[in-house]
Amino acid sequence: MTKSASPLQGELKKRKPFESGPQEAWLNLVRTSSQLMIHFDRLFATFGLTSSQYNILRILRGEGKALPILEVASRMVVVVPGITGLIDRLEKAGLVCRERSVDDRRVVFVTITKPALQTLSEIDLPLRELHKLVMSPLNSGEQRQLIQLMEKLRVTVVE
Amino acid sequence: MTKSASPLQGELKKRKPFESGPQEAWLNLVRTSSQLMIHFDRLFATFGLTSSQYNILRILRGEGKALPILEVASRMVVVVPGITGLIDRLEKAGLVCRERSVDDRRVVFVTITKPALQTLSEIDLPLRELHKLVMSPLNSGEQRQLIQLMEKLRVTVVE
DNA sequence: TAATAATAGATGACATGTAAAGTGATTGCA
DNA sequence: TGCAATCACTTTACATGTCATCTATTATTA
Repeated sequence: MTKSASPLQGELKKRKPFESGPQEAWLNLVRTSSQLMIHFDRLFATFGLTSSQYNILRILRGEGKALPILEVASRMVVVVPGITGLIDRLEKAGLVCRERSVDDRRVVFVTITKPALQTLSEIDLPLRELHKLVMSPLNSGEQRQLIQLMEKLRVTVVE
Repeated sequence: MTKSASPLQGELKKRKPFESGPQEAWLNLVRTSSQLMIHFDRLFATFGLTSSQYNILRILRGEGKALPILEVASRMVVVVPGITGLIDRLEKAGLVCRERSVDDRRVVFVTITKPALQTLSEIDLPLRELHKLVMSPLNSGEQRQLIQLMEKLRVTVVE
């Protein structure tokens, strides 16, 4: 990645300047997020995982016990119908197990397997390093500033 | 119980606090971007468009003349193979035209159609309003701050 | 208790994003 | 000139995400 001579307008080859400050702020946010995400996707890919798959496994490890599928879904961006296929592929890869609940036979519990825990533990360090790397252009005060700005933005997400 | 945990920690039902500042900053960025994006997707959907489709059309309108497909692709996040199908669907919907170059028969030019220009003009105002709305939690100084942080982040050198 | 609603999840159809390999056209260079 | 490399896509295959709809199971309630 190289530094662009001029900011986002140049990167996007926009011929006209931004129509408004809010627009420029928004486009900067989206573009930055998606560009940096590429690096994380690449890291997960070296372990044979996608971001979504890693996310599910991390949720399961964090919980430490079996979770109903919908509970997993609720902690992700993914919508319900999508989670089914995701779990399907993880199960086929031997990274999670499905188990139907005895109490309520509608519920399907998901558990993380030992191999998956092993993989996650291998990812931990490089992932932490990557977090540090992508955020390294900001000093810790700026990172704190960023977090505050993001929290303000999310507050009004209610429709 | 001393201090309340970070907002994002609660949103994600994370049981442990963030391992690091960079991680918290990164997750805040990604989550905010993806949550706010939903509103834009919804707006485009009311005009029968996806974000990617709108993006292509906006690029074509901004340029004001036909562009080679790869030139369009280079201004988007989307990778080359994906652009083909996108243009396919836009063409089928009568929003763009394909035209093979006479000079270099490998090149395919894309032009925006009148109906598409009409649709774009209808989107302009509500889109501008939405930009203002989602950014309204930040005053203009904070928006400027956000832009600067994002620009710093995108300068990151990876390999 | 029978009818109905609500819940958990699966399925199918489609749009999008990525990678890898293929196709036809053009260019560089011996 | 001739042929290999390059270019501009296209095709194929698959993962993901969304929507609408379906099934099985459990809860409600008239």
